[in-house]
Amino acid sequence: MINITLPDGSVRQYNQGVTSFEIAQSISEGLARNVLAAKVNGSVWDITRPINEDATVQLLTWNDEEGKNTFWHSSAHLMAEALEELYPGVKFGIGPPVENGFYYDVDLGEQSFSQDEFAKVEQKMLELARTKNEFVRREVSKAEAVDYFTQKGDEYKLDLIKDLEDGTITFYTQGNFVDLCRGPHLPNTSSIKAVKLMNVAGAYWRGDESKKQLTRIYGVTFPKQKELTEYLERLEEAKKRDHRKLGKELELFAFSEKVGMGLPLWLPKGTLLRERLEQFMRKAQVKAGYQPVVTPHIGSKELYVTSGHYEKYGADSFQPIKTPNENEEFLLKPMNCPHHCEIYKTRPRSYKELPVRFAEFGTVYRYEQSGELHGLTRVRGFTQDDAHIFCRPDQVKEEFIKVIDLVLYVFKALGFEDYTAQISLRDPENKTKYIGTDEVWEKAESAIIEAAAEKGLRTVTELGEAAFYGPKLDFMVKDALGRKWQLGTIQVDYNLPERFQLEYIGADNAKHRPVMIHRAPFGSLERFVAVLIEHCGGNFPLWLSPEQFAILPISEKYHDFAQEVYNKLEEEDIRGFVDNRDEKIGRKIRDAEVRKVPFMLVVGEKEQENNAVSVRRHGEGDLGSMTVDEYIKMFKSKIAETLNK
RNA sequence: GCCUCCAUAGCUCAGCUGGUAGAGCAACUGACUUGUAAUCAGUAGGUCGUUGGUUCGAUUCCGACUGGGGGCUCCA
Repeated sequence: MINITLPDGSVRQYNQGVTSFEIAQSISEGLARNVLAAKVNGSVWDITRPINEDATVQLLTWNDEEGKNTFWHSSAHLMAEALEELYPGVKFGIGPPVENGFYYDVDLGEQSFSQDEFAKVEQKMLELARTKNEFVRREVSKAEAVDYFTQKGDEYKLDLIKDLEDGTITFYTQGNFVDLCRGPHLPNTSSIKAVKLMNVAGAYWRGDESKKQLTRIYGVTFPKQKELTEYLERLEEAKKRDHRKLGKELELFAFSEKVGMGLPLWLPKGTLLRERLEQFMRKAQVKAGYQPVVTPHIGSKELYVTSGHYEKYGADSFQPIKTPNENEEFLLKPMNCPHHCEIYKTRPRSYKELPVRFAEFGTVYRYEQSGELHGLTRVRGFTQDDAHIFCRPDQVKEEFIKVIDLVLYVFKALGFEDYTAQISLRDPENKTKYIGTDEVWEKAESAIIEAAAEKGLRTVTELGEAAFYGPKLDFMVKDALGRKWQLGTIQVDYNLPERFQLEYIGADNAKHRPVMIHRAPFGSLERFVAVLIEHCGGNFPLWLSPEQFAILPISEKYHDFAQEVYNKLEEEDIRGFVDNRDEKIGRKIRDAEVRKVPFMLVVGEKEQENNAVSVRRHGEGDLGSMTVDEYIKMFKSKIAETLNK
C-alpha cells in the first residue's frame, strides 16, 4: 500500500500502481468524469500513469490552468493526426498549448494551407476524436527515437531530440499518430467535443529568422460545444473594444496612406483627450519637482554617436537628413535622453541641487518594421511623457519611490487596477555584457526591489531582462483581447552619464558621476490612449472625455437658451456641444448615446422657465431636472472624486 | 522583413460560376417644430487600392506593388 496525500491534507491509502484516475473514481464519479491530468509530487502526469510510491496528488480539471493545458496539448496532437491523414508527408515542429488554445508548427512542403481548409481539418479532428483513441505513453531510448524520426524523415523532431538526454525521452501515440512528447495527455481523445481552428500564420523554426518558416496553425477546443460558442462570443465582445475600431468611430485618430504607415493623425476629439492627459501629467510632475524643458525634433549625428545609439540602432533606423550645402547630418530624434544630457551640461552642477528632473513631452521617431506596426500601440512616430532624473547614487531609491508614486497616481486616476510590475535585473551568469561596476548595479537593483516592496507592488522579477545600461521596472497592463502591453517604465542608466561625461561637484569638492533615471508613466501618449480606450471601452473618465456634455434643445425655439447654457458651461471649462439639428429629441439622444457623451442636457419649455437642464447620464438614463448651477456643482464634484483620490 | 488573410461610396457591407456596380447609415435639399435610443421625401456620391497580364471583354481569374488585419517568446 502507498499513501496518497491530497491537497486538503488528507491521506488515503491505495495499492501500489494506482492511477490518478482511480483515485478520482474513489473520491466521486463526477470528479472521475472531469479529471484531465494530475499533479503528482509537483509534476503534471497522465491520469493513467501508475503511481508506485507515496505521493502528493492534486487532481486537475478544466478549471485548473494545467488541466486546460493538458486538454489543449492533446488537442494539438489530435490536430497533428488529422493533418497527417489529410496531408501525407507533413512534417511537425512543435505543438504546445498556449493561453487560449494551442498551435502546431508544421512543414507542409509544397502543399499550401489556408483558412478554406479549416473546416476539413476540424471535421477530421472530430471524427478522430470520436474513435476514442487512447494516448499511450512510452519511454524510448535516444537511439530508438532518432531511428524512428529518421525513417519518418522529420528533421524538426530530430533537431529537438538532439538536445534531449537519453533516458528522458518519451513518445505518445494515439491512433496512427506517434509524437515525440513529454506529455502529459488526456486518457483518450473522446473528451474533445468542440473544435475550432482560429488562424494560420508563419513562424520561424525555433523563432530564428535565419531558419525555415513553418506554417503555424492555431486552434482551440472545448469539452462542450456550448463552451466554444461562449468563447467565440467573448471574442466578438472584445473586438468591440478594439481601440482601432473605437478610434475611428469616436473620431479620435486616423491613419493615412499618403502620410505614411505607423504615423498617427490626431483628430480634434483625440487631441482634446491627449491634451487633457498632458495637462494632467504636467500638473502632477510640477508638484513632484520636475522642470519642463523643450528640445528640437532633430539632433546632429554626433549627438547620437556620443550616446552610442548611432552605433547600436543607426543602420536600421530612419536615415540621417543632410543639409544641402555643408553636408551636415541630422537624425530624427529617436529618444530625448541625449538632448536632456546636454541640458544638464549647460553649467556645473552641485550635489546640493540634485536631483534635477527634466520633463518633456517629446515626440520621437523610430523605424519599426512594417509587420510590427499595430494601431496606436506600435507606431513610427510617438510622444513620450519623458523625463530624466539626474541624481546621486544614494538618491536612487528615494527617486524610484517618488516615480512609483506618480505612476500609481496616474493609474488610479484612470481606473487601471489590473496591472503587474516587472523588475528586470541583469543576468548574474553573464555580467560582462552590462556596463557599470558590480557595486553600483547591486545598489540600484536592491533600490528597485526595496522601492517596489515598500509600495506593495505585485511584481515579477526577470533575470537577464535588464538593459545593458541599467536595471528597470516596467508596468504591464492587458488590453481587451488579453494581450499584454508595457505602459509606464522606470530605468536606471549608468551609460549615458559616462558617455556624456556628466558630473557634479560633491561635498568633498571632487567631481562625481550622477546616475540617470529615465521614466515615462504613460510610456507613450499613443500607446497609453490605445490601452485606455480598450480599458474603458470608449467610455472615458469624465474629466478626460472629449465631449463632456451635449445640450439637446427640444425644438428650434430653445436654441437661444441652449446657447446660454453652453456659454455658462464653457466659462466653467466644461466642454461639449449643442445639437441644434432639426431632429426629434429621441434622435438626438440616440446619437449622443452612440457617441458615448457622458451627459445629455435636454432643454425645452420647462427648463427655460426655471433656468434648468434635464440631465441624462450615458448608459444610465434620465436623472431628472436641476438648475444649471446645480449641474455645474454636481459635475465638478464628480471630477474631483476621481482626481483627488 | 517573413508567412497568411484582406482591400467595392465618408462608414458598415452585398455583388453566384468574367458582360464596367448596389443597400443601410452619414452628407446635401425640402417638409415636419419635435420631451428621453433612429420623422418623412428627394438629391448627390464609386477609374471597385495601384499596376501589369490572360480574355472579344476583368470589380470578378493570375502576378507584382501599396496599405491594413492576424502571427513570427511561450523549448517535444
